[in-house]
Amino acid sequence: MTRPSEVTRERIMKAAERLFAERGYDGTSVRAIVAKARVNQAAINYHFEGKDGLYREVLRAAFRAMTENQMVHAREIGTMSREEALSAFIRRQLHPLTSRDETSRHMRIFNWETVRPTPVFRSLISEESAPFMGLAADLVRRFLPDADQRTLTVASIWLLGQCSVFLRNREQLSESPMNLVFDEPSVEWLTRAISHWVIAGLSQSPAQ
Amino acid sequence: MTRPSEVTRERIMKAAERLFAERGYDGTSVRAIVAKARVNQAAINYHFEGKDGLYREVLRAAFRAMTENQMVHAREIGTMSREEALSAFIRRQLHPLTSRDETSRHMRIFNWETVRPTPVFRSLISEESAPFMGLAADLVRRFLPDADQRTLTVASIWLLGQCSVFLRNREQLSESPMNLVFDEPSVEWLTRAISHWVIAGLSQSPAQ
DNA sequence: TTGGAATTCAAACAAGAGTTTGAAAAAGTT
DNA sequence: AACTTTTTCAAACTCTTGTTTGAATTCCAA
Repeated sequence: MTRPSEVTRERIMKAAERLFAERGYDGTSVRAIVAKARVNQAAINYHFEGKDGLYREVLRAAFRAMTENQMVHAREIGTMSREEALSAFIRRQLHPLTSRDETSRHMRIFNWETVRPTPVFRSLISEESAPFMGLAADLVRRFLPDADQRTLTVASIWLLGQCSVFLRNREQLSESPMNLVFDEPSVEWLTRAISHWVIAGLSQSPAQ
Repeated sequence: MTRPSEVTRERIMKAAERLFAERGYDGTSVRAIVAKARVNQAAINYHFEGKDGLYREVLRAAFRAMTENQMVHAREIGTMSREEALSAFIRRQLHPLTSRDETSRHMRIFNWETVRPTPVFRSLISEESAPFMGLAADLVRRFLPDADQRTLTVASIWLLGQCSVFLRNREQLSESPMNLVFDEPSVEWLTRAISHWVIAGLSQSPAQ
C-alpha cells in the first residue's frame, strides 16, 4: 500500500481533530489545519476531498473510538454489583475532568454537534448509538426491573446526562464564584456524590 | 430621544437573536442579519460598532431576560413545599421542550457559549449568575439543611443540569431510535419522572 | 534504471466575510 | 424655514475563506 501518503493523512487528521474540538467546524480554517499539521494547503482536498470530507472522517473516527471504549467498559461493569457498576459508570463519565486526553477531545467534538448537528452526526447517532444507550439501559434495568419501555428509555437518557453539566462547564465552574477544583481526589468525591444521588433516586419505588 | 433609529436597532437585535441562536456566532453572517432585519448593510456598524458589538448586546439582553424570569419564578416557588417547589423548578426548565419561545432561543445562545465561551459571557456568568445559582441553592438547602458548602454548591450545579440532556438533544431524541415525543402531556410526565428521581436522590441521608 | 502513477507544492482563483465611505435622505432644533 | 444632526443607503474595499491548477517531486513496480 501507499505508505508515505498515510503519514500526511494521519497528520492532518490529528491536527484537525484538535482544532475542530477546540474551535468547532466553522471556527476552524483549512489554513489553520495545514499549518498545525505542517502539510501543504492542497493536501486536504487531495486526501479528503475538501474540508467537509475531512470533518466527516474525523467525526467517524471519534465515534468509532468512543464506541470501542464503551464496549470494553461494558464488560468491566458486568461483574459488579449494581451500585458499584453505576459508580464506575459515573466515574468514567467524569474522567475527562482530570485529564485532557483523546476522549475529552472527542467529547468536545460531540458537544459542538449537539448545538447544531450535522447530517453525518445525525446518521451516526441514529445508526450506532446502541452501545451507549445499551450500557446505560442495562444499568437502569438493574434498578428498575419492572419499568415500562418509556421509563427505561427516559431513565437511560437521564443517566447519560448526569455528568454533562460538569463536563461542559468545567472551565467556568473552576472560576469565581464557584471555584470548584478538578484534581483527582475532588473528582472522586464528585463521583461519589453524584452516584449517591442517582442510586438513591433510582432505588426508590418507581410507582407514581 | 432618537425614536426612529430605535426601530431599526430593534429589528437588528431581533433578527440577530434568532440567527445567533440557530447558527451560532461564526455561522451567522452580517449579510444574513441585515437581510432578515431588512435594514441596510452598514446599519450594524452604525448602531453597534460591528458584529462583535451586536453580539455582545444580544447576549446581554438575553441574560437580562433570563435573570428577570428567574426572579419571578423564585417568588412563586417560595410558598410551596420543597417537593412542589422542586417539581415546579424542573417543569420550568423543561418548558422550552414544548414551545419555541424567546426563552428557548436564549437557551440556545447560551448553549453555544458553553462550548466555547466568549469573554463577554464569562464575565456575565461570573458577575451575574447569582440569581440562577441562588434559586437552585435555596432549593437544595431545603433538602440538605446540614450540608457543607461544597456539597451545596455541587448539588446546586447538579440540579441545574438535570434537564440539560433533554433540552440540548431534543431533536435527536425525537428521532429514531429514541422516538420520544415532546407534547404537553409527555413533558409533564417527564417532569414528574425527573422530579421523582431528584427528590428521592436528595432526600436520602447525605452521610457518606 | 526507467516509466508511470501517486503525492507534494507554490501560486492563483472565486466567493464570502466584516467594515468603510461619502453622498443622500430624514429628523430634530432654533 | 433654515440649519444642524442623525440616520440610511449603495457601492466599494480589504481580508479571509475553501478550492483549483499545473508543474515539480517522490514513490514504486517492472
